[in-house]
Amino acid sequence: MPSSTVENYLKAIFALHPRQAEQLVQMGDLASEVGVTPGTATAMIKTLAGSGLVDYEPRGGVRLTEEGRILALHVLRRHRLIELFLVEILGLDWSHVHAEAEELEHAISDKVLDRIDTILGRPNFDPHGDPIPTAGGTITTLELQQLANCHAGESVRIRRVSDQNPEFLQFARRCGLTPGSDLAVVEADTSAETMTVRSSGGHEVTIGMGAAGKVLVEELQAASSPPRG
Amino acid sequence: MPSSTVENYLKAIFALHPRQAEQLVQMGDLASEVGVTPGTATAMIKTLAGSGLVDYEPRGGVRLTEEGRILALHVLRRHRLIELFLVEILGLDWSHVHAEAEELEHAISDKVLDRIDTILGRPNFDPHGDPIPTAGGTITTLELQQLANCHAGESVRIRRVSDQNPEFLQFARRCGLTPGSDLAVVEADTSAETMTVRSSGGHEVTIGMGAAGKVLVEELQAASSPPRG
DNA sequence: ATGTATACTTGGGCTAGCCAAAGTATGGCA
DNA sequence: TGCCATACTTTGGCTAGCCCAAGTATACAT
Repeated sequence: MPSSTVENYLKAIFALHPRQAEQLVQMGDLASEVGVTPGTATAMIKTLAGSGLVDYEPRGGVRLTEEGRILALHVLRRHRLIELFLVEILGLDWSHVHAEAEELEHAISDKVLDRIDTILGRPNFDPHGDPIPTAGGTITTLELQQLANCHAGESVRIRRVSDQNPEFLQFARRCGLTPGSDLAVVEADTSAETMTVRSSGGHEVTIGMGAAGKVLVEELQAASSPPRG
Repeated sequence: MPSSTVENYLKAIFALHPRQAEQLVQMGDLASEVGVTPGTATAMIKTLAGSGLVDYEPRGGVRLTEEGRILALHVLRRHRLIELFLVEILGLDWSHVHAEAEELEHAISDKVLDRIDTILGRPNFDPHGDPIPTAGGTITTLELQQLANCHAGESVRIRRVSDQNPEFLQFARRCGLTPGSDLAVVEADTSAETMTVRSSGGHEVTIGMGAAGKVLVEELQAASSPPRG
C-alpha cells in the first residue's frame, strides 16, 4: 500500500492537471503544491517513476501513468466522500472539513469508505461541489464558468466553490455563495474589480473579482437585458 | 503532537498495566505488544523518557508518567469511540472494528471525535464492553469476573468480551456471547476444561475454558442449587 | 561461589522523507 | 553568439523508526 506521502504527491500531480493528463507538471509547481523543496520533490518523483506511478522527464516535468492516475482518483474519492460525510452525517462546518479529510483520507479502509458511500446514497459531489470519483476511477467533469466572467443580468446556479481556505468558505457561506443556490448578477464592475449579485432571497452582496473567480456557476437563462455600463 | 508510533507505545504500556499504574512494564512484553524487537523498544522508550512521558529504569522496566497516562487514555478514548461509532452509525461488524479503529485513532481530530461522542450520546462503553475514558482522562473500571470462574447454576450478565481477534468475536456472536446478554451456567467441567451455558433464548452452547476466560460477567443472582458433579 | 539462561542494552546499519546549498541545463535576450 | 536568470538536479546531511547481532547485567540453580 502506498504511503500517505506517496498518495499526497499523486494527488498533487492530479490537482495541477486534472484535465489534460498528458501534460507535464513542472517540478517547482509540484514541490510547492506538496509543500516541500524542489530537491525533495525530484527525489520522490524518481522513486515514483521507479514504481511506475508517474512518467518523469528530467528538466521537463512529470505526469501520472494510468496506474498513478487511478490511485490519485482513489485518494480524491476518499477525500471527497469523507468531506461530505463530515458535513452531512457529523454536522461539521464545510469550512473545516478539508483539513480533517486531509488526514482521514490516508487512514480509512475501503470497507468503511463503502459504508459511508452507501449511507450518503452514493453521492456525486462533495460539499464544495467537487465531483466524487467512482470506485471504478471515473470522474465526471461539468463544464462550468467562473462567476467572475458573468455579466449583469445573468441568472446562474452555483455549482462549485473552488477554494479550501476556511476563511473564504466561511465568507462564502455568509454571502449565500454555496453550491446549489441561485444568483442574479446585478452588476459587474471591471474597473473596480467587483461584482454585485443578488441571491434568490433578495439579499445583495458585492464581492471582489478574485472571490468571484472561485465561484463556478452554470447559466440558468440568457441575459434578459444587455449589460450595463 | 505525538506521532502515531509514540501513541502506540503509550497505549501498549497502558494496556499491559491498566490498573497498577505504578508497576513497571518489562521491555520484552512492551516490545512484543508493540510488535518490534527489544532493541527498538529500548531506543524508543529512552526518547519517551526524555519527553517526560514515561519513567524508565534500565533493566527494570517502564511506567507511564501522569502526562503519559493522560495521553494514553486519550488514545484509548479515540479508539473506543471510533469502534462504537463504526458499529452503531456505520453498521460495521464488531469483529472488524478494532483493526479499523487502530488506524483511524491516529488521524481523527478532537473536533470530529467530539461530534461522534455527541451523536452516540456520550457513551461509556465500546462494542466489546470496554470502558471509554472521558475527555478529562478518567476511566471507570467495573469489578467483573471471568465466565470461566463461574459455577453451574449461576446467572450472569455479559459485560465485556476481552479479545480483539475477529475470528473469536465472530464465534462469540454466533454463540450469543455479546455484552448485555444474560446467561445461565449449566455446567462447568474443570477436567474437560469446558463450560456449558444457556442463553436467555434457551439456546445452549459449550465453550472451552480459554474462551470462557475472555468473557467477563457480572453475577445476576446467587446459585439456586449446588453445582453438579 | 560460580556458571548459565534469560532479558536487556548497545552499536552498526538500513529506509523513508526532509532541507540546504552547490552545481547544471535551458531558454530568452542582447 | 554568448550571457544570464531561472528552474531543476545533485550532494551531503539530518531525524524517526526499524532490525540484527554482539555485548552485558540479572537471577537462578548448582
